[in-house]
Amino acid sequence: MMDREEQLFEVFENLLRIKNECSCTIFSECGLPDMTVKQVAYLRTIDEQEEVTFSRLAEITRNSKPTITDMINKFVRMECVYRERCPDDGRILYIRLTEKGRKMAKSEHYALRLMIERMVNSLDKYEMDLLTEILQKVR
Amino acid sequence: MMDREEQLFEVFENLLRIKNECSCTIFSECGLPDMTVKQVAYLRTIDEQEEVTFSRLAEITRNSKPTITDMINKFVRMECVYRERCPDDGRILYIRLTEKGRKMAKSEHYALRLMIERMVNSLDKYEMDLLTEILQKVR
DNA sequence: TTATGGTTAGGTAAAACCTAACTAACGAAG
DNA sequence: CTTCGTTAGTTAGGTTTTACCTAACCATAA
Repeated sequence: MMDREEQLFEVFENLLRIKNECSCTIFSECGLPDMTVKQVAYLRTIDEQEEVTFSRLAEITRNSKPTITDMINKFVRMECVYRERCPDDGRILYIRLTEKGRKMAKSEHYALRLMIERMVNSLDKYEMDLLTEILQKVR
Repeated sequence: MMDREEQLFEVFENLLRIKNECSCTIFSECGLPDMTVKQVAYLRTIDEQEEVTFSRLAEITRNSKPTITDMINKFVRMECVYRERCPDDGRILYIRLTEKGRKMAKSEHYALRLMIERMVNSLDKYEMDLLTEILQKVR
């Protein structure tokens, strides 16, 4: 008879598998199956900032400005970002995410959402509430 | 009032955060914080095979033999693997994981275990069983 | 004129892969 | 036992991409 902890492990292993599958699906749908972890992190940073400029991103990520230029050029080629000039100061360019870029930036978020949806489709209201209540105790 | 699905999302987001923290801890403990996703996948493949040779690994991963040689040389430098000559056929070398290599190979597994342990420490038996029962329904 | 924002030029190191050629070991045949 | 063909793994030399750098430059602003 499998013990308690082992059973817990298995059900969570399954959940993680589901979530990872959802992640891969999102990457594939965007046509970017091989995007690196670092690249996704950069997109996420861009997404999280209100109006991010090259200098600001360089500052946040502790990289040089040419590094940011180079990386944004790559993202432009991937159709994940575009440049938008500031109307008030012609020197300034804002880095904007495209729809695809936003999707990639939030891929982990969306994957988790898809997983939750899978869950919602398998459980009734009572079970979901119980789940939430129990898991809220985990720190 | 936050709706049901949103609450579910939040508790799982927290769990994922915990699991990722555990993952990072394992990488750091091994002194390999920057190991790439591909490298970990290679170690995992080596771990999953019974007795893996260079040719076999090349076959499984659909790479050339010199690619495998090069990669194993890197892992040797990281102290994750070592070579062991076959006693019956002097041409054959088995690729063996060190303790560190095994730890890196199973890092996802261990991270999940650490997360489950965190859970076990926060919940009683009844709650754990309930959790297992509910989550077993998710496909 | 000086300062700021971003780009270009030229560079490094590492990862991830390749083909061609080679060495060592093995097994089969004579 | 020797020879030959085959197999296992290595070395040499190469490519492309990622991820970063400094120095110099151009455009814009104050």
